[in-house]
Amino acid sequence: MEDVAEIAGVSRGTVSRVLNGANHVSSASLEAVREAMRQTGYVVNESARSLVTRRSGAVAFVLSEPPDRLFEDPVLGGLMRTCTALLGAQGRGLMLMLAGNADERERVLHFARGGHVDGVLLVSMHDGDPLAAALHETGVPVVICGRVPAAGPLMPYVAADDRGGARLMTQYLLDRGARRLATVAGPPDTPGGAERLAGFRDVLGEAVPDGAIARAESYSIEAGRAAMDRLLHGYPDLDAVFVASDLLAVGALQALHAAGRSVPGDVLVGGFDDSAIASATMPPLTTIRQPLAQVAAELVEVLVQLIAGRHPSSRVLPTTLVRRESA
Amino acid sequence: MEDVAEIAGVSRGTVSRVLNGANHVSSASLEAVREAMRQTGYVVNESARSLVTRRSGAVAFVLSEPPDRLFEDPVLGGLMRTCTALLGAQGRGLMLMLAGNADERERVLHFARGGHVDGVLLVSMHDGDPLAAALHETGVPVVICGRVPAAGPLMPYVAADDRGGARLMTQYLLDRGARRLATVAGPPDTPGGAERLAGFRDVLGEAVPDGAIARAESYSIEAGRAAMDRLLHGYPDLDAVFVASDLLAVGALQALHAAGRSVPGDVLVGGFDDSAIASATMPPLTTIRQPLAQVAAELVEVLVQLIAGRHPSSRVLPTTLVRRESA
DNA sequence: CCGGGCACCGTGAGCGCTCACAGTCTCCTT
DNA sequence: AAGGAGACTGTGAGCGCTCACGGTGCCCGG
Repeated sequence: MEDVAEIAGVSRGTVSRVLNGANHVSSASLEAVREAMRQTGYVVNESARSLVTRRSGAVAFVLSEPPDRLFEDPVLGGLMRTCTALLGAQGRGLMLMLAGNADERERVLHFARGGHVDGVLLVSMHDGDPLAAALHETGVPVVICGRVPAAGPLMPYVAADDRGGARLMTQYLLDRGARRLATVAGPPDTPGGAERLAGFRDVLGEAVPDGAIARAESYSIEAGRAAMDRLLHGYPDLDAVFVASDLLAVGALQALHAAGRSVPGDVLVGGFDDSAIASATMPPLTTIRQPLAQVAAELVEVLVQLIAGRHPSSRVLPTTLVRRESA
Repeated sequence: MEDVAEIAGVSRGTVSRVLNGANHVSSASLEAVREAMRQTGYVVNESARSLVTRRSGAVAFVLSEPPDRLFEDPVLGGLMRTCTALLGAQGRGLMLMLAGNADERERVLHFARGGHVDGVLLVSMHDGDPLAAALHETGVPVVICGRVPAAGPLMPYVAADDRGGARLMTQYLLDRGARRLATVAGPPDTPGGAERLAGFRDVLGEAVPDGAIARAESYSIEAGRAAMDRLLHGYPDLDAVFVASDLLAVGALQALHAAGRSVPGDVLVGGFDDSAIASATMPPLTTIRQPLAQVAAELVEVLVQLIAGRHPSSRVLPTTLVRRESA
């Protein structure tokens, strides 16, 4: 930097000024500095800068999930991708961190406290995530993607409208002529488990027989198959099923096929997520699309606002129905 | 840090020593420092440390891919996840960066030159990636995942044995009684396009009719369907098809189904990747598994060696056949 | 013609750490 | 008993930047 200053015939201070806002710099020396930087191939040392500004320019993307399920789900990948692109456009970096076990969680906390990151995007699918509260205590800006913990400090979150999407799908199945609806719900401590089931009930009210609700153990194909089998047992004359995720729906489709029920002839099947897998099934899955790109955009916007010291509000984004062939 | 030193009754130097290796520190003052750190809740300032050590502790994970295909493929997600975990265990962070367009590539280069990262994991699926050479010029350690560019400077790479896997599958189809084999190959500038086709030819030699090879335009379900349709036209009596990726195979399965051919009754279908989708298809896909966890492990090992100033060699890891129902 | 305001610029201090060096103290060897 | 080898410790310098401050010089109004 001193070299650049010398070549440009100015001082460190002026170089610093053009590096940042570049206000109060004459166009002559601005050009000179630019040229000198070009000549020398100068690049700022971010560490030195961070040391004094106490900002790192990086954001942590924390995946608070058990490792197995983690990337099965293309939804996460897409979210991460869009966040990276958006953050990158602002000159910010995205640091990927896992928080699947105590060690990893400790590392995340350490990172946040150490000021390595200016903020945290916490992708948490489970209620009452202990990391959320702990992170909040560090004082680092945090925005949660998914569901905000019911108890604990309130922090801004961004989520797709799970409940509304479930209502949409349930109503659609009704409109398509289904009369005996069932559902495969996700684990109860996840938004997919609680909210989507709630949406289903919103539409159907008390008219849901006991056997018409099956809980999947996890979000896997196998769990979907098992849950569907239980449904076929407990509610044999069902004519439509709303499945709380596409992955589960794949399993449900398999179980239905094995039981000799045709889709959508005998049974209508609706999924949720619109993941890549949805168009690959046979028949292709009618499902609910989460506005992933918009979730990502809101996520970074809220976080950036938080970092800037503002107090943005939480956001819930509308979901839409994608009609394919399974319903 | 000065505070910690004071409370512990030692000097900055000693605190620094316990922070790093902690050699040549008496157990008395070691304990005192530890206790003082606990009391004050001290955490090191990495920026200050990086400023003097010229190491950042972070590694860039660069995705040199057009954005659309990016996360369709769960393979990438798994790779990233494992790398993150492995790197994290060493106290290193993983910075995700995209390099899908010129702007993004420039950002990556800037990052590397600026010393923000100690090394780069470049996930490049295309030959002759300009980023590889440019990155190499910055002097930052780089290891490539996938295929090393044919021309250009040689840099270490880690890859799964595509060609061997293709041979494995082709031989397997032969062993299962197939006599008229065809293949859906990927785009020629990708390892999936070149190497896997080469493996297919290794086994079959010159005995492959013209109509038995179809090139998919990209790695999408649609492209797979289109390629399969061409095959059915150009080589109607085929009894087995080796498809260069699972995603393509999903499309092929659909085309076969539409043409009234049963799988595996009329036609055996073999995929490649063993991605999550492979067990979701109907019938479940017999495919080639890439040793993802091991690729990730080797990737970080090679990079860490490179960072330490060693000169590790490139690695090609064996693939295995996963037998399901499609063949 | 002079003084105040403004745009621009240079300078010093200091961010929090590490590293090399020099010092002290202990203990062992001869 | 003296000397040397270690083990341990304190100190100063300096990493490359930003920020606040105090200068210049210029223009304009009184």
